[in-house]
Amino acid sequence: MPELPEVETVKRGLKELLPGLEIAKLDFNWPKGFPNSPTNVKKFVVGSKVQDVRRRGKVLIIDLSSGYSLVTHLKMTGQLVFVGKAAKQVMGNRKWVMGNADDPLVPSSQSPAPALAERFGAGHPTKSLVGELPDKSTRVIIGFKGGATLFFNDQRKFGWMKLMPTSEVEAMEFIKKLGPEPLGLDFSSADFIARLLTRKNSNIKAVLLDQKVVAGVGNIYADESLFAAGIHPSSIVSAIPKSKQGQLYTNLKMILELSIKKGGTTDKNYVDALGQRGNFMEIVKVFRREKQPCLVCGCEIIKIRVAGRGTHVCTKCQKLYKGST
DNA sequence: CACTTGACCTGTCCGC
DNA sequence: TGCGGACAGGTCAAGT
Repeated sequence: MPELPEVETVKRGLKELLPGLEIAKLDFNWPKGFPNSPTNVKKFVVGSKVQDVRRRGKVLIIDLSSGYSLVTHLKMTGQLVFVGKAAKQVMGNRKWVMGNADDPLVPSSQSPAPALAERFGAGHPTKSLVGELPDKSTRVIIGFKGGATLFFNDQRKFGWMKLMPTSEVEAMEFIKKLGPEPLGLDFSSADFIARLLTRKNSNIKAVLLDQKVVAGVGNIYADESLFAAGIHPSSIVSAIPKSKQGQLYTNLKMILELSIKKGGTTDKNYVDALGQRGNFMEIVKVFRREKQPCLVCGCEIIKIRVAGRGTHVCTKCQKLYKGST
């Protein structure tokens, strides 16, 4: 489920690979793939060069020399995978962060983290998730001069890719209403708390998932940051002490940054720009760990439903704030 | 108006 | 073995 760290990881990969490449070919057999686009999509894509790759919230933006941009949301199962000679070179330079030596929430004596199969059972994918492309989930194919190719795959067809003038991207309805970037340098604890309080009667998990409050947080990082801050996801915002809200701000940022270092979280589908898995799943504390012991207190992690989402919680480590303070 | 829930979509898993 | 149904979750529309 691509959230901020996953989209950021894809962005960093594509930013190493795409700028300067000229688009020679564009194929898509998926009308939904280009809603609200100029009729003649290819006219503004084929023949132009990639100038930049950016991210805003969970949205990835590829700027072209034609003055147009490809704006993509991966939603649940979307992938942007680059195949070409440059991929091997970039992969060779890459040093993945493994183990949990830099994870402040797990004692270093526990390093390295247990293998995925050990923690999540034999059914968990351990091999590369991308085979020969295109496959049946491929929606858009962008061919570059020189032979490299970018594939937009989306098994569940929730994602989208739009073409629009670069100058109009920021004004786009979807982007305009996004809250601030949680890792932005000017995003303060006071900002965060003020924005939480715009939904003071909601449960904290629903508010973290609200893209208007903070951009980029999804189910994984909502659960993980609430665990780290010791707040039960069903807690009502107005009942959570200020100091705890401040702790959530700190933990949320820390976890997002750590996950980016790990290349994001691969639970089922997510892969980076080179088709590789992310490693954050190895160090999650609660997400998908229902019925397993809490790594801090040993109690069983339970799975409940909060804000209509599967929610993982340690009821001993995470306090439920319901009354008014 | 504030907030919650259901629909969208398909692959996977579970129970019968 | 096969099949039906529940489930996964980001976002928006519809509902309370």
